[in-house]
Amino acid sequence: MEESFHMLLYRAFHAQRNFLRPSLEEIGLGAGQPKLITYLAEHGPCHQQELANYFEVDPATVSRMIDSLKKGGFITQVADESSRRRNRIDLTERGREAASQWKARCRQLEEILLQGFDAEGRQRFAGDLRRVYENLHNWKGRAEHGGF
Amino acid sequence: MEESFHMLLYRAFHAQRNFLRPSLEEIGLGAGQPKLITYLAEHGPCHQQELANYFEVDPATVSRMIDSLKKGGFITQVADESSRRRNRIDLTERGREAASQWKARCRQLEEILLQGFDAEGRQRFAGDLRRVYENLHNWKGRAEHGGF
DNA sequence: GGTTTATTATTGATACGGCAACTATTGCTA
DNA sequence: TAGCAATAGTTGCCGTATCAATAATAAACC
Repeated sequence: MEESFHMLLYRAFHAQRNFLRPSLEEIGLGAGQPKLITYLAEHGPCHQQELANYFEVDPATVSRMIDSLKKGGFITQVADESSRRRNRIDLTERGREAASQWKARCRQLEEILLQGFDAEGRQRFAGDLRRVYENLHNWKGRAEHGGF
Repeated sequence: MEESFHMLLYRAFHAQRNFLRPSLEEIGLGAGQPKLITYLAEHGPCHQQELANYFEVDPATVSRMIDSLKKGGFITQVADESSRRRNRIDLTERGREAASQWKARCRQLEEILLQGFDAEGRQRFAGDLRRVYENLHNWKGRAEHGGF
């Protein structure tokens, strides 16, 4: 009765997203953007392709998010020195600030999210989530001709 | 370094979604639709409001998904006898079949997803996911004036 | 009974995300 | 070096999701 892991994951993720939604508007970010500026804040400047690969989203999606972030003054996008077809994406001061604000929200989220977990439980749960991701990710390479 | 639970959940969920994507087209469903027909298959006919509440999505979204599912011949939508403003949503034969196909895909997904988990580990992981959902869900009621 | 309030669903505006097609640049090879 | 393949990014089109406003019906209240 709707106890599939697919559904459990969906519900957990969806609750999280709904929970964070108000913070988005508060900071002035769109739905998919926080992960980009978080990545930039932690890994430094990079190209759009790197973002698309890392988050496994379409390059077109990255392109539009970059557009929007640029309009909002969170990032800069300049042609790379080494290759004119590449764009170097970097945070502005405002972007750095937004990333830090977002990080704070995520920490607050986590406090609520993990109520009732002891330290060991958190560790284990994190490991489980990583394993699930890796199981699917590794399979992906193996699966020729699309899926099953 | 990007080890936040928010990100872990995102990655797991996103990998799952990418994994299932090819099955969607195969069955002829849109991205948000499987959960609706799964619900209908397991709980029987219902009103749109019930779906919106259960999945915590906007009634407008349900309205449009219903539209699309109806066009695809997966469901029927008739005015309820007891109240003319309510619609009674029910599966067609084709819808039942699609729900069953989707369920099979989800089982296959689970086999891959849970590689390396023993029976106890699965149980525990499922419990963790449920707890996370409930933690967020229960908070929601408490939080007046939108979040933080 | 007639006015107000709440419920249920739809529509319009806007934004996100994927796929496919396209442009521009770079790298490779003959 | 000319021509072809690969890479990086953008744009068009479509489906999905939210919020706000609206329409239609039902329930509550005086």
